Amino acid sequence: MLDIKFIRENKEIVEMGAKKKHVDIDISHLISLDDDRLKTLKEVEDLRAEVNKVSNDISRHQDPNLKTQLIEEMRAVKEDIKAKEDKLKNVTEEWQKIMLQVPNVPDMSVPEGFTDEENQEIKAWGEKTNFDFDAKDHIEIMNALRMVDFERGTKIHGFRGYFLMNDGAMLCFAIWNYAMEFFSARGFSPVIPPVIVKKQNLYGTGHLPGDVEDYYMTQDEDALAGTAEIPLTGMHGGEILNHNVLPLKYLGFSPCFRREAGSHGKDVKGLIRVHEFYKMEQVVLCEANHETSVKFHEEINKNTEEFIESLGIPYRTVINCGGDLGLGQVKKYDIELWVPKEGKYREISSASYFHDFQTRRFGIRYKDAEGKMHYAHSLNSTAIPTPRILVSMVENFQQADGGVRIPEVLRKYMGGREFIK
RNA sequence: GGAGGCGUGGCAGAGUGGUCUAUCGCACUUGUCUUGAAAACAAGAGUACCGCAAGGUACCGUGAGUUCGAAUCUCACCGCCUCCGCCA
Repeated sequence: MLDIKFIRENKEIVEMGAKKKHVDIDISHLISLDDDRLKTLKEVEDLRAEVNKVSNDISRHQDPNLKTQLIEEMRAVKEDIKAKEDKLKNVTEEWQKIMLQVPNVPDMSVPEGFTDEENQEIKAWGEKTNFDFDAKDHIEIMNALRMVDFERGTKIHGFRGYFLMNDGAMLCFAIWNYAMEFFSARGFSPVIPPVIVKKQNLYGTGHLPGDVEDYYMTQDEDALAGTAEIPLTGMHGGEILNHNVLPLKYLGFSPCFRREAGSHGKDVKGLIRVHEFYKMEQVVLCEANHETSVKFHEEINKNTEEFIESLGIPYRTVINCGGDLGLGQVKKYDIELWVPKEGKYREISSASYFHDFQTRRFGIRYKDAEGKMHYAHSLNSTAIPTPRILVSMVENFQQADGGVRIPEVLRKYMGGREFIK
């Protein structure tokens, strides 16, 4: 959510931002609605002031005739207030609906573009893996090593179902343990959040009202979160923090549920696109300052880059174009890992910052050293998703004999082994 | 799931329809006094929105309602606590 004052004072900037994100929204209409809202608000408040004043007088007067007369007068004013309040309510509802749809303004450095095709590579690390044998894809490799069972997964869950088994399951535990150590060492507090969340939280992060189709809902109208970003950002909702607790850095670990509505034809096989997975997520709340946001944005993205480097998987980092940004995002980097059999990079991480877009919706504020109140800034970035990371891990590290070399840093969690065979 | 109780400002805790726009206390800020501190005394201090300002409006868990007037009455919901039941 943007500040309506900001929108009024920077109409062109907001309009250009929406255009860059390819979001169709009528800011002029919003502002004229706001004019109407303010005018009606003033009318209602003036009438209430009159009623309050006279009502106070009524209790003071002794003369019963005068009292009756004043009560009659106020009864008439009350009708007037009711009509104006109804109008105010309607205008405000319409106003709020549109306010929730106004996208945050992307940063100057965000490239133009409509889809992820137009994201721009800003960094590439590692040599794309070459094989002197017939390389297999992750499905073949993992099936042969009994690390995964898609057929039975489908029997239990349906489309996109999977069982991770044996070394497949163990590798996940290894990655989680290693990631926990890696990110804790960088000042992130581990958190296992609730994943069944009130819908309010999805409005807070900006996932709603847009992406209704992507969420599983319970019969109580709660949502299953698709990322720990949702409960972790909402965690301090409605709170006033002391500035000296900032920055708050959390490493969330949670299951993630995604309906993948509208992507039925995409990635129909394997572990790239599944309905449920696990993810470690970096979430940061920091002081309300653009430079600070940028600093942490670079930092959390670099954390994930260095994590991938420590595993030794070739990757590239892209800066996402305007059309590939979420409603609240100011700027986003994706990290994509090399998938040899597909001959392309696949996304495994997204790092974004939001300024106060999310914290304004959640009501996350802090008092600075002077006692002044501010909305905090929020950021988040994937730390590591499982099992998606396994796709590029087993494909890049596969051996001629069908085995898979275990990255050095994970071996101590895998019984000291060098290979999965 | 059943029964009962409770939600008031940073904390604690009064207030069951109007008696000045939430009492008193603790903590907080400033001042007086003091070499300094403590104590005492005095004053001040919440959040959001509207307004150039003066000022106004809203906020006693949330939302509706009754009333000229609601923290107070009515209804619904949410949360917490206690006991019982069930349960990893």
